[in-house]
Amino acid sequence: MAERISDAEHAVMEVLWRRAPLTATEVSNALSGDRDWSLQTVKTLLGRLLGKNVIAHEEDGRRYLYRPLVAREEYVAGESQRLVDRLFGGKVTPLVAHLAETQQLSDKDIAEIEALLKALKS
Amino acid sequence: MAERISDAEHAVMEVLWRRAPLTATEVSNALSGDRDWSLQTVKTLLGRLLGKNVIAHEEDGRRYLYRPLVAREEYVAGESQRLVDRLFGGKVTPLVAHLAETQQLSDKDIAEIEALLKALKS
DNA sequence: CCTTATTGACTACAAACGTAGTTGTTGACT
DNA sequence: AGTCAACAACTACGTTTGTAGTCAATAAGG
Repeated sequence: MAERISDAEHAVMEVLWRRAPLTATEVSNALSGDRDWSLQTVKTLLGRLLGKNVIAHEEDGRRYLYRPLVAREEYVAGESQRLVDRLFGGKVTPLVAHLAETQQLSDKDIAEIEALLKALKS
Repeated sequence: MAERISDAEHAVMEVLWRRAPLTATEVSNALSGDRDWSLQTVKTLLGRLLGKNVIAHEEDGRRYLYRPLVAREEYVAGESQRLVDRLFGGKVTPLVAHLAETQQLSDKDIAEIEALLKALKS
């Protein structure tokens, strides 16, 4: 399991996570603006996502309705974990340290994070 | 600029970031254990990294010594930014929130991060 | 009914990637 | 001098990815 989702495929997933089920044409329309893909391209990507078992389709007359099989949360967690593992030795703290240093965090951001952490403390 | 570094290539970069300059054979040896690649494979990867201008080589008699041209810090920053952009709408706070929720942070971790944040507050 | 637009199925094709093998040269050892 | 080992250069090849095109069936509209 845990089929890898490519970059282009990810853009399609984002659409389906926002709203589903959708037809291929609807997905294509939702994407126009961001990416400039032909309908055929979107269909190819949907087919590949089907093959990877991360979406499913059900028949609706003569077209298909596509819906995600994996939750966005799950994907986000996986990708985040990958980054942490590959670049920060699996430790979250160094990543947060890195982010804190390189991003310009407003005082409000900092306060927000501090509140989050406080809530976690047992 | 900003040539994309593939997964396999990244493993090679990690070796060179740890210690450089190194010969192809030395890189290969440093990798054995993690990845099970033939020397030829490592050489191919070094060649591709050269093509992408992220490493350089200088002659040393009849072999080459390879060294990184981009700093690890730079790469880490780029990859982290990519993640934040793709999955968290470019905002760091939601990423930190996600990490805080999904990872089991010890009280010590939390304290560490809090200290970091405090130091940032203007 | 016949034409057209829509849609799924299948095919295409170049670039990037993972993973090497082969060849030619040369330094070292016998 | 002859053989072998090490190294760079070049070639190879299946897979994944990005980006479509073509074909056949069918629903819809005149």
